[in-house]
Amino acid sequence: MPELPEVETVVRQLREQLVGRRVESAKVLWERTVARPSLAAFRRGIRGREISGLRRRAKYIVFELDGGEASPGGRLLVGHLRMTGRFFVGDDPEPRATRVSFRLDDGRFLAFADIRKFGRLALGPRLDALTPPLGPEPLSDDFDGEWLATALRARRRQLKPLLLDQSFLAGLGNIYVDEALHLAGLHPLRSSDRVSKPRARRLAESIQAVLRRAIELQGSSFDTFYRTPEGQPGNYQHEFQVYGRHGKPCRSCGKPLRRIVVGQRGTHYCPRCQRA
DNA sequence: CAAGACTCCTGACGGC
DNA sequence: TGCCGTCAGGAGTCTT
Repeated sequence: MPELPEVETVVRQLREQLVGRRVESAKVLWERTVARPSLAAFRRGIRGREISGLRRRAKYIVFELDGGEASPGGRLLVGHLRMTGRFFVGDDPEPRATRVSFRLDDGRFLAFADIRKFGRLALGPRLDALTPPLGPEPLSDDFDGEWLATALRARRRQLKPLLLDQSFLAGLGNIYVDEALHLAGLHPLRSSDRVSKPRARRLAESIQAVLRRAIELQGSSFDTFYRTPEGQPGNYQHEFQVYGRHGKPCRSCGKPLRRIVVGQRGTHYCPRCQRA
């Protein structure tokens, strides 16, 4: 579920709640949620650490940890929500579907809940050892139309799966890829090496515009799933142009939107605005 | 290298 | 009401 804007929203809200707090202990209720290191090392490594900062990298939530009893060196706790992961901060140690619960020094709890159990937590000293290789951040200076034009040409892949590939560009998911391709007027099956330079620039701008607006609106919520840690739904779903709107008229040209399957993912586009 | 199938999981929803 | 198939915002692994 959560893509870059949702994860960014979660990080901003958790930061308010957690920076300066100390983790007293961790209780693991579903072992596979802890990707690494071993369970024992995870519990030991997290005990007594102070959360000194939170940040986002791609769709990962990065907790920066200081101090600790055993080893004084800084550490990182990295979380990925995958489809249904959520963090809760509060008095309830185990909200519904809690997989890992951390006791904090103020008596409250940080709970990682995840209905479908795809989400993961990992602990270690370096971010690049805790995540697979990641492409640039679309909202950073490392990403612009020039970079994208060159990168697209260096591959020969369908645009949709390529933009979902986190090692190519980090943070986009199924919703925002569809929305960005529509805004850029590009068909999801277009081969990446057949995108003109001006069109690549437009795609870069579209990706950034969609992500910035979605962050402003605290992401997208269209079922009981995604909520911010404060329990509020996002609001970007009201601005979807194509996602989930197949059969309905395109807001730009009026033609009925289509849904196809690309790389096992539902893909929404306008057959007139996005030509093959 | 690219693309598709299959897997990990649970729950909601539509059809009968 | 109950059962069954289908689908879901992610991503890793394996095969073709």
